[in-house]
Amino acid sequence: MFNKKRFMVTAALPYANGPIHIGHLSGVYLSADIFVRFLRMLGKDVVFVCGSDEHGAAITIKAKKEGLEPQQIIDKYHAQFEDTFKKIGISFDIFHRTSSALHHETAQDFFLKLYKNGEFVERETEQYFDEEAQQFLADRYITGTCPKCGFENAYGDQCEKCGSTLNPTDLINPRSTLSGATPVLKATSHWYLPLDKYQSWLDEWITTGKLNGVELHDPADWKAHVIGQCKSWLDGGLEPRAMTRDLDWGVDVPMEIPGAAGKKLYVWLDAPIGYISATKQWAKDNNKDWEKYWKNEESALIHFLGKDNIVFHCLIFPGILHAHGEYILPLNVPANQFMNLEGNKISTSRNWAVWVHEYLKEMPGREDELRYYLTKNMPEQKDSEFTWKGFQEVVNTELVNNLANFFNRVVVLTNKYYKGVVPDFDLEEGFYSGSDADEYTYMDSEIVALYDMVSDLHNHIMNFDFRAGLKTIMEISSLGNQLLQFNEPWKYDKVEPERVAAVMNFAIQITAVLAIAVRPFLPFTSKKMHEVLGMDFTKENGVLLDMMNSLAEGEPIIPQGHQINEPIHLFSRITDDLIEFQMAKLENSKVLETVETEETAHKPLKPEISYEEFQKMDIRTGTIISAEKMEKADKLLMLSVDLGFEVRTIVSGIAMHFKPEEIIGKQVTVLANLAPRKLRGVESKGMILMAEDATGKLMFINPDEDFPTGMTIQ
RNA sequence: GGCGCGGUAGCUCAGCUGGUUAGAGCGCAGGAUUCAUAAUCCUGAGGUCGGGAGUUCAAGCCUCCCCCGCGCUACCA
Repeated sequence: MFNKKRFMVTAALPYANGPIHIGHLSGVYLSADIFVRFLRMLGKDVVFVCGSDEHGAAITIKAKKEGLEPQQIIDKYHAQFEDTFKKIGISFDIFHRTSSALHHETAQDFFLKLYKNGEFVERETEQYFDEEAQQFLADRYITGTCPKCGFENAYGDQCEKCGSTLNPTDLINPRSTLSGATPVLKATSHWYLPLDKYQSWLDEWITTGKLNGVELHDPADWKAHVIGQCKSWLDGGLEPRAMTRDLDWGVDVPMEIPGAAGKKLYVWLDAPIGYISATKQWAKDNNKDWEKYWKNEESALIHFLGKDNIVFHCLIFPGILHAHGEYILPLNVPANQFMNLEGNKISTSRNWAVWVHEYLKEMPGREDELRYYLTKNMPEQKDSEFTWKGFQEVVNTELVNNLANFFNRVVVLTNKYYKGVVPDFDLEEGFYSGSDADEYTYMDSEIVALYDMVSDLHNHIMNFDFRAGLKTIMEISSLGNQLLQFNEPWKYDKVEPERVAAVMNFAIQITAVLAIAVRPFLPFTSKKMHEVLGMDFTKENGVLLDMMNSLAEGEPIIPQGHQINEPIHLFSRITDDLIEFQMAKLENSKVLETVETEETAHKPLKPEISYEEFQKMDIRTGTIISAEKMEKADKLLMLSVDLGFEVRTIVSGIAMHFKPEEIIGKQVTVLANLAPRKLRGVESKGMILMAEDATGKLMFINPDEDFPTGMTIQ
């Protein structure tokens, strides 16, 4: 599969409304960066693109909240992204942005082509419309009460309190954020991509790797959870997806299309085409041909992203690319899962995160330490965990004690015994192998053994198994420590100088191999190692390939007679106070969060209503006479409630809070004249009134003494 | 409720198409060593592989049921 001529590598575009955190890094950008650096070091032709995703309602809302223009928001985050990625060593060939003219043009051309191909289905739907502001409302512009948790300021697409995904029509008491008015449903038409029509070829492509019988990739190379999630969607049947929206901040639907006025491209067509426009810009800047990378079968397209983006990149975007007709499909989509932080999910809105730009300031010069720990704990197959204690321990034991220590030992001894000159030695001179204290061995066979380890490393990376690759590197470093330990140069340097020269020469070769092999993972450290060893760091292209070729021939990496420099410490120990500072900072964000929930606990009053409107409600006391769990519904209980004059069936969403048996006989308050509604096939007549506290806990509202059922409440 | 991915030593995780006494790193205990940032090296203790049943000469790996975590999805007044 890696016989491809060139590689097109993308990393998911970060959304320009918040900073980058460690989850983004370990999930997307680090794996992509390591992979790309490896390809370059193998001499491959590769382009690595990314950019800011700068459109959508969330950005305009944030701008409004902060009293800024959307442009100011995206400029701020775009600059911050560039800075953060650069400082942590993510080596994009270009970091572009979707607000650029080139992107708008590219996305519009793409849309137009699909339109002309007749791929779209135009559909009319009912969307919320603000009559005062005279415009359709994006999901984010509608707030209302969350039907799941009762939070009053949920957005039309998501409730930020309970995290559930919503439709605007799910909201109770919807309000327009623009004018505060209650929006009305109004017909609007949009262009849909008929994924249902692509179902059969997408299914074949995902499950067999073949398109029209031609094998494009081997599904065995794809991660299980990626294929699993795609199959889950395919089995459920794909549905047409809207490619446009009534937005005001985004790429215009091309004017030549009738009905385009006021419509923008939706994120499905906007963001991923950002990969293409980024490549175009890169080609322009570097005098290259972008189309070779996207439209040629000898190119491999690889998408790096988090698991939230799997379906998008494995079904929708391929659907778009294929519908266009000229583009290749991704060869692999090595999506990662999520990284948790100290036992909890990382959450931007709850400020439960380690922000990379803050880390860079608070832990200056420790970029590679973060890269190392995030790679070691990369959520490759399942969710993983970041803890500050773990970070400290791993840095101190593996980077300081193992890698930096070995490097230091070799450099110090070389300076001490040979004034920093790589010693000459007799190839016939044997020594104890680093892999086995009892095995007497020789330089050439040890070099080949080293080649095998580097070869393992190479294979792991090509399988997107970065954790295993990193582990292999540490094994090489351990091998170095063992080599010194078994041969004890400090003991024999006067007694058996010939043997010590052979050992030290080989130890220096190991440091050289490490200096190169570590480069994709720890670029800053690699540079330091190159400098101390007097190796040239400027060239990246092909250096790993060259090294592997030398090793395979049994040849050393650094020739005898080469002068190395004075030792430096590659890493320093992370002290307890640094960790305590970070832990305390996290604890503080927890406190801040509870303060915020308390504030939001004072929910804003709903709009005033008239006495007549109140009078319309018929509220009665009642008694629950039976209760049972609804089949196939987690949250619903089916209740029989005695209202005195009749017994009603009421379905209530309280199953998460109460067990059926414990509420039988309970007195309750019922809104009795609510229009009936069918829930999971059962008609519910009325609603049980509940009180809710700030934590979402529910409590029945009932008379404080026994009171006859069926009494009215006014 | 449905679907997907996971549940392996105290912690973080490996275990290929089922095959001998289930592995690594950290931590822990004992020992060796001093070139090195009290680093290194060796040895050892520690697991009914989420629970139960089944298929098989043989199961951590296959089948079925159940429990737990994460995600998607349904229900949500």
